[in-house]
Amino acid sequence: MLAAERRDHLLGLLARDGKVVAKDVAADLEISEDSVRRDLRDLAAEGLCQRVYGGALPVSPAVVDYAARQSVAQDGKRKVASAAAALVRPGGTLILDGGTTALAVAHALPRDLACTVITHSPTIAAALLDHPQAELFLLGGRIFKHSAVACGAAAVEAAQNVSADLCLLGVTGVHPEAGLTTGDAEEAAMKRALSARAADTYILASSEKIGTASRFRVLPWEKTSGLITDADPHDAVVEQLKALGLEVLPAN
Amino acid sequence: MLAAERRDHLLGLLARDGKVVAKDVAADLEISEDSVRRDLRDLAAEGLCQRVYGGALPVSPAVVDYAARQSVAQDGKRKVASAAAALVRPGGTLILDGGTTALAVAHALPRDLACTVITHSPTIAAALLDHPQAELFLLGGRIFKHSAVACGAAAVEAAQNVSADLCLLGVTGVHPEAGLTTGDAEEAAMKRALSARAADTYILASSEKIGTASRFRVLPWEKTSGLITDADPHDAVVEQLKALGLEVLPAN
DNA sequence: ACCATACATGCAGAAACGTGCAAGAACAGG
DNA sequence: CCTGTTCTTGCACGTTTCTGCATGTATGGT
Repeated sequence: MLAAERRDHLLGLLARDGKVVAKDVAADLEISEDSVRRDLRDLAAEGLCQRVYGGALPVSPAVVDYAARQSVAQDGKRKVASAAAALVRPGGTLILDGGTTALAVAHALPRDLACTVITHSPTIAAALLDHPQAELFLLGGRIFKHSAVACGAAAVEAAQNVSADLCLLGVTGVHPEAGLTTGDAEEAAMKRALSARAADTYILASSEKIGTASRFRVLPWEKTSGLITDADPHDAVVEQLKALGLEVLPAN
Repeated sequence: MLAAERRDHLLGLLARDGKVVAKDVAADLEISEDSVRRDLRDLAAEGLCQRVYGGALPVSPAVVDYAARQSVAQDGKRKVASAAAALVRPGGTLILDGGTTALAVAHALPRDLACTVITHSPTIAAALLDHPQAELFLLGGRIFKHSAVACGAAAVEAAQNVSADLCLLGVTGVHPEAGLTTGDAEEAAMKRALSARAADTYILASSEKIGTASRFRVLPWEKTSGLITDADPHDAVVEQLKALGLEVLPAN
């Protein structure tokens, strides 16, 4: 790994996570903490980050505000996204749904991860353009403005021609009785079509989705491999879901 | 191995891997590290890469984007885009290419225009999401990072299933003898496929494209309805194009 | 106040770098 | 066809830069 590459990596971590912990990065990249510290010192000297005990923080107040807003309103989504991104294996193929949580997954994917991402969301595709190692495959079709994804017959048909290891689906409701639900019938059908093309399907559900239900059923529990949520593992609804035999992956 | 070949190889590695390590390339191509370093130094001097200790990195995408947005052509692209947007009739169907000029067209479309837009660019699609009256149809396929559009067999096949009144194509070169050209063979094929599905095809060419040529031919003049450009109507090259029978729409 | 951790500094080995030089290839002109 | 010139390439050498370790200091938590 080139020194300059490390610096970019650090800046990327700052932008994505809003912080850098020297020790973690050193362990992650398998270099000495000294090097990380030296890099952070240099970056701070250039005004690109703010050095703090243990690591560094972004310098831009705007970024901090953004990170703060994310951490308040969408901290759950970010946690879920990180946990979901960890499921993606290098060289693997991922079907990624549309929606804000899935977009967070796209942002949480390591920038240098070599994998194939299949999506029906132009937004997700655009977000992954700067992942040089990621192969992108776009499923076309009529765009539903409501959720900004390709749906309908053409999109479902396009989905028939792909296969993947993993499918990450966002839903708007996760309820023990109503199951996995979303607000639009076309979207629900599309999600089913995507799920059917992957060996494993995991559901992305930040805590506010747990215990709620929307109008249209997406999938029965049996068709899913698990649920990724930041909700309290001892939450009553979560316990119920576990009792149904659902694997619940905690996101923290 | 020719020197120019080496340079291409290095640029290819930069685009594919996002970095070049001098030592590795030297070992790989069985040439001295000195030669690699010399090449990298030359490329850096031309602004085609960023020299760092140990190798080289691509010019920062942020810088490229910034430069692209700031570029002298911005004004020209906006003019061309406005003129092109005026060709779109309410209720009509438009096939819109990818690229920065086409993106400018997307932004130039009246927000309340009721039309159908077909595109193979996730970026264009994302830009049109806030046009409530516009029907959007996305052509899927493998995404080519270079220009951020869907290309290849699947995309061409998807294009076979649509028809439109108008197709607006961006190109990188407009030359009286070389014709309409672009820098990638797959892209050229995709542009041909798009053009074939529309009754009329107009070429978007801001003035800096006029008189230049790239590697791959897109279309012969006969297959195009006209050229939209902000170049001086009395420019020598423009006059030549008119003499070939091409309709030239001025953009001001 | 104490301890663990993070930090800065100095140092040494290793790696990368730039420069000058010479051998060889490509080329133009006679 | 020969010769002189120019360009490229690889090597050698001295210099700079990077990196990890060791040492001593500073910081934050308990």
